[in-house]
Parts: sequence; C-alpha cells; structure tokens
Amino acid sequence: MSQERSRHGGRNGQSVAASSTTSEERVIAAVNDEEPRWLSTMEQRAWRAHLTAHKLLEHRLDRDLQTFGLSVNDYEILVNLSESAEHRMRMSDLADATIQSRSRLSHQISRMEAAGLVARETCVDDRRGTFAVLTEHGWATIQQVAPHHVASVRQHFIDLLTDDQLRELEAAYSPVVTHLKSLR
Amino acid sequence: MSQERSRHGGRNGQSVAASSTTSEERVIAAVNDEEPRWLSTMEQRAWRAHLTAHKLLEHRLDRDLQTFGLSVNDYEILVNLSESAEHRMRMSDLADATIQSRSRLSHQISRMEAAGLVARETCVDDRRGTFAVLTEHGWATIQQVAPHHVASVRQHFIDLLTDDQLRELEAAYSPVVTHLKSLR
DNA sequence: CCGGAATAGTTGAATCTTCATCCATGTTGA
DNA sequence: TCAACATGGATGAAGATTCAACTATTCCGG
Repeated sequence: MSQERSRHGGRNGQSVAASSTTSEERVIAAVNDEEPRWLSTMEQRAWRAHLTAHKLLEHRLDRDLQTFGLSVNDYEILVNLSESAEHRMRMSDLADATIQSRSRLSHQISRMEAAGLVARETCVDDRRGTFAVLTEHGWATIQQVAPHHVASVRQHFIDLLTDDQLRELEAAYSPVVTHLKSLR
Repeated sequence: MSQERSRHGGRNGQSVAASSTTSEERVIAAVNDEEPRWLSTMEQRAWRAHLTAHKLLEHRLDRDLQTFGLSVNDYEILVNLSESAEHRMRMSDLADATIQSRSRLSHQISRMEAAGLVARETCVDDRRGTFAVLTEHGWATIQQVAPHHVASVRQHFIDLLTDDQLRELEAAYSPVVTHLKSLR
C-alpha cells in the first residue's frame, strides 16, 4: 500500500536535517502545536453527506452508463469534445477541463481511440501538441447516450432537490472550487 | 476500454430476442420516446459545481494525506475501525460503511495488513466471517494523522462555508443518499 | 438430517490510475 | 545563434479497482 512509498518514509514528519524547514513541515508543526479543531456534529454531517452522496452517485451513474459501454470519464470527455469548436481540443486543455493528469488523459484517449470514439491529430502550429478529435462514431455515441445520462442525473440528483437548494449548492461550492483551483 | 465489455455489446440497446423486455430496456425505451429534459443553466451549474468541487477536494485531501503515507480510502477505513467497539469490524459491515465492494475492501485490507495498520481475525460465531482489526500501529497512525486531516477538510471545505450552508448541504444530500441507498 | 440455496469472503486476471522518466519541440536570454 | 530551460505529451512499470469465478460455511425447507 501507499505506506511504502511515503515521501517521508521513516522520519515520521520530524525534521532530521539541520535547521532548514520546508513550508510543509511548518504546516505540520502548526497542527501539532494546537488543540485540533474537530468537526462539530453539524459539520460532520454535512461533510459525510457530501462524501456519501458523491460515492453513491458516481457509482450509480457509472452503472447506468455501462449499459452503453461508457464510463463517467469517457462520457465527460465526449461531452467536452462535442461542445468544442470542430469537436476537438488540445490534450492539455482537455486534461484541465476534466481535472485529470496529462498522463491519465493520454492513456484514457488511447483506450477511446482503440474503441473508435476519438482520434489524435498532431497540432500544426505547435508540433509538440496533439488534438483529441471526436470521430463520427464518438459523435453518434454522445448524441445517443446524452439523453439517458441526463435522465439519470435528474432521477438520482437534480429532481430530488428544489431550485433553491440547487442555487445554494452552487453558491456553496463556488468558493471551494476557486480556492482549490488556486492551489494547483 | 469499457466499450469492449459492454453488457449489451453489439446489439445497441435494441432487443433482438422475441418479445420479452427487461425493465432496463423499458427505461431505455421511455427515454428514447420522449424529448430529453436537458438541464437548465442553473441545474448544470449546480451539478458541475458538485463534480468539480469533489474532484479537486478528493485530490487535495489525497495529497495532504500522502504526507503520512495514507490514501483517503486508507484513512476512512482507519476511522471506521477506530470508532468501532474493540477497534474491529466485520468485513462486510466495513465494506458497506465505506461504500465499496467486498472485493475491493478485501484487496485494500490485504495491503493495509502488509503495511501493519490492520490485522484479520476470523470470526468465531460465524466461521465464514472475518474481522478487520486495528493494530497498535494503525491506532497510533490514525491518532497522529486525524488532526492534520481534519485541518485539511476545514481549510479546503468546511471553513469556506457558513453554518447555514452546511445545514443546507446536509438537507439537500440527505434525500439523495436515501434514494440511492434504496437502489443497491 | 439432508441437499440446495444463500452468505462471507478471497482470488487472479483485466482494466484503469499514478508515478517517474523520456522524447520532441518551443522559448529565452547571453 | 545556440545552449539552457520549459512545455506538451507519451510511455512502461507499479499500484489500485473491477469483474467473474471460486471456496467455505451457514441457512432453510422438506
């Protein structure tokens, strides 16, 4: 397990070397010094509700998409491409849009390429670059699947909330997204 | 890719056999017949905010835990065990509590066992059963790591929301969780 | 009490993700 | 102009997750 590849393996968070401290070590020290601010009951409920809902939802949507031989990740890539000009995106933009590493996307696109859903095209302007492009089959697939996927999202999520709740949700997550994107 | 292992591979959602239809096929037919109810702008914003926030959050928390050689999944298992009587849980209860398949949990526990965080004990009452038990090292680990993890959750999520928003969040997700659990 | 079905959990192979590294191209500044 | 460096992306191995068996035990109807 991940224990083995700990970047701090064997030194347990305490600096052994001279007096130099990294910012990470200062953060750890700060937490070690203070009484932990545990979550209140309400905070815990909200946090666990988020986690639980997400896991169940992701699982259900994956199941529903499986009927069409797609994963949620496949679907999101197809959507992004289908919404882009000329049904194409640069690999790194697509990686950013779908929030995954370039490496992961590269493997992912290779698989989708093998399945005939997308194709790669090298970029003429910047010859390092690659475009992922929707194929005919990819375009047909997303058009066929999208209504079903939207129906799933409604059935298992959207339609269970009021408009106010949806607005609240977006308002609540917005700053979280902004904050986390600033850290990348 | 998953395209290959489609459970409906090659027949594209249309029944070929006589007149029998599965419930799944009826659902597909229902969507095919109706005009899709696409998401409104607001609905899409809420849905995408949820997805984006979750991905970024999960990634950040994983990074923060990596400092201690743990994944979020490791952490959740340790928490569950540490909150249980005698620091032990039956495998299937633990799988349910952490919302993962028995198979996945079994592999997961094997890895954590190799890392010395937990141990397996066979259940005496029901000799098919197995307990996952926290080891001394597992207990020490969760005690050391928990304050840091809570600090991360606060910093990247809880402390960015108001109390009202947290309450709203829980209220919004509650029915989703209930609904999805009823489907499993 | 027996035989079949259900339950608890494990296993190995296949798939997917992460990590580290690498190659090719582009950018910068001396 | 050219040597460093940065960027875009690909790759292979290692780690994690899923899928489809499979074993061992328990439960249940007759």
